[in-house]
Amino acid sequence: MINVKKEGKLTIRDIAALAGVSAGTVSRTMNGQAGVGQETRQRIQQIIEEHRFQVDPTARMLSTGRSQTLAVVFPLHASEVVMHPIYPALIGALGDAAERAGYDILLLTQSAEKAAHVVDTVTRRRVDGVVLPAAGPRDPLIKQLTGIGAPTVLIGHRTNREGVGWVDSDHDSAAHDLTRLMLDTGRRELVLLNGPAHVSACKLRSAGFWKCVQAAGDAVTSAREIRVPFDTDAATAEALKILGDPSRPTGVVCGSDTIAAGVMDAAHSLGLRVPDDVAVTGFDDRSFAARTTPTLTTVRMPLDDIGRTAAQMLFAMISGGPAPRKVILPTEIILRGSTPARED
Amino acid sequence: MINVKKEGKLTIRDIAALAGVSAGTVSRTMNGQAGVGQETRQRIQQIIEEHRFQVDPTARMLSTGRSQTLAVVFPLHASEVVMHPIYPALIGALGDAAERAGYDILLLTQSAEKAAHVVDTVTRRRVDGVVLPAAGPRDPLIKQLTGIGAPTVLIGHRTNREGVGWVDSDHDSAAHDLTRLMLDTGRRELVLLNGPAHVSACKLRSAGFWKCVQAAGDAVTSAREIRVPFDTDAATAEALKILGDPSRPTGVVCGSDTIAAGVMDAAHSLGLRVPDDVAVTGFDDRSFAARTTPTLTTVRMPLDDIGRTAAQMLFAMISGGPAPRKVILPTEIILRGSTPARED
DNA sequence: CTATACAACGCAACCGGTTGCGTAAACCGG
DNA sequence: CCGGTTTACGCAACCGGTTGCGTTGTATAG
Repeated sequence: MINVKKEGKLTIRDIAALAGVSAGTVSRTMNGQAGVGQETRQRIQQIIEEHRFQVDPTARMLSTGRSQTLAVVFPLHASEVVMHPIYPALIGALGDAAERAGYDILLLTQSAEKAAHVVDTVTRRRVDGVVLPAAGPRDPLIKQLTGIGAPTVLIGHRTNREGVGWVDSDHDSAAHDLTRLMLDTGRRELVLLNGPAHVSACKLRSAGFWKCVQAAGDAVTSAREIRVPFDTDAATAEALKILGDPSRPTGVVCGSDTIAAGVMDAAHSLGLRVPDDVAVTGFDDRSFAARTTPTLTTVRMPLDDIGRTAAQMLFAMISGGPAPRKVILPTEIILRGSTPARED
Repeated sequence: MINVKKEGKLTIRDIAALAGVSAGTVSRTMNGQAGVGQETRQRIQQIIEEHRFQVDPTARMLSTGRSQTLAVVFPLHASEVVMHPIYPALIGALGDAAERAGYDILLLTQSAEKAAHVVDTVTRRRVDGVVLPAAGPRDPLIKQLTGIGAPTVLIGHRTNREGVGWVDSDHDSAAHDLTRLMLDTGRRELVLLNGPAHVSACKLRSAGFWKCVQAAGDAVTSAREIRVPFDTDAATAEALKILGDPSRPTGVVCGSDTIAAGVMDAAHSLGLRVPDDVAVTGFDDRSFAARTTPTLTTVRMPLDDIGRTAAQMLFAMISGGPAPRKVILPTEIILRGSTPARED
């Protein structure tokens, strides 16, 4: 019969015994606390190293109350939000940063509008910090989380609420630069076909667009902004009206790739050429942006940076240290076929 | 209302005191164990209900060794795998199912090829079960996880390895049905432009394709299979050769939407009409599939079902109960413009 | 050469449930 | 009415670290 040796996990007391000290001393050593002699400390660390000893996070959690865990909340309702393909990259970067810092990340699903389960789990699991990658700035969950003292950071939304940090892309500058691109390539009749007004990113994009238009002065003949849902069909319908008009724009800056796709559909069905008759830009660099006809000039979000920054912000908040609580990260314009080449 | 001593969390001993019993009895009551009188049990449950008492999972974990936690592993290398947009939906369904069963899910990122950190975290955190949504059937991580006795299920890959379950889509039938669709709409010269041979899904799709061709007998004039990477440009190059030949196929079944996109590009540049001159189908129903010209007929995976099934399979494995360990779920064909309408 | 201050470390009581074991009371057939 | 079970429950020892406090031993001041 095969002798199955129960490899008993070593406990802190085993290490203590090997080192000829008490468990408390080992604990202090591992946590870098004072009260341990120099050579004793070295001997203990040596033994820990040799035996590959690792603290049991559960036991530690029970006595300290800290879990070395971050949570990220997935809203299951609003599936159109979650299905947005930015999430895998975002979460990957977040997880990577967390791992490096010795944290694990808990994936919470927020079903329906119920924040209760999330708050509940955060307290029960003693989660150290929470990332909300898909919550609006007015989401009641935020209040509840700060209410229980959980460090919280929003992604993609900005807020002035006390005690909550956020990291967002620079929508403002991105929209500004796209508009500038239109002007630089000779487009003087502009339309911003933006997403819904209640989406904060859209407000910022609006601001960037108008800032550029104002600064351009006579270089722009006409400019206006229209709101549509983030829906290709709705965008097509609206674009048919806009582009069917004799005073049609020669450049359309869109609030998302899905809207831009709708505009290009409309242009095609009206017999207009893109970008010759009308230039089009999107937002997000969705996968289909490289596959439209023509390919779509758009804006790519710095997802890796966002994830990493969110994690670091949380660590700072947890340790109470000073650190920026509001971060805006630069975006990248992806030049493709839906805009004319810039004249250099 | 009864005055609770320390404002804050009640412990099991507080409940015991209120009920006039010992902590052990409360514990037995909560876990449905025998050894508690009928009326005592009711009284205790009543009090638990009243005070909204909830067990501390950390403490329970420490003494039982079980964590009520599932882990899902994200490989960070092979970003093209993780970036595949099926993940958000998959993970959403998984999380939802886990939540309903009172489990939480831990998100592990597997950096580089290092399985060590994953195994490490699984043991340290006492994870009850692991989902591998992006691991090949030969991934060494599988061996290591089963080695430490962690219930493991694969998603999207099949294996005969002892002690590991899997759930996959019915690629075989899907490919068969697409091929059947080609034949039913009068396409007799077929090509399967499949993905790499080492991808198990591609093997299954190959099998389905050939099964249909064999069964069709004289209904098919020619049929062949070609392998390309999951890359639109590579697919375009290959498709230019295939479609440029005088004996070009009238139907091309593709191993992915990205490949199909490449084929349609090639067709357009050769002046061939889709689907009139050549019908094309994809796989996955990526977001851009609804936005190609023409829109792409493709196959949608049952992501919700897959997630839910994986969770349930893990629960069964954890409790040691009997349950199917190998599940194949049916897919759905999304009919769009790249194939002719079926003659009914 | 004492008195005082510290540094180094052991002890034991936590953290909040779980569980084996012991015991008193209730129940049973004879 | 009695011995033998069964049932209901309390007790206390865990699970594996952490930490306040008390006790040494030694360095420094007076």
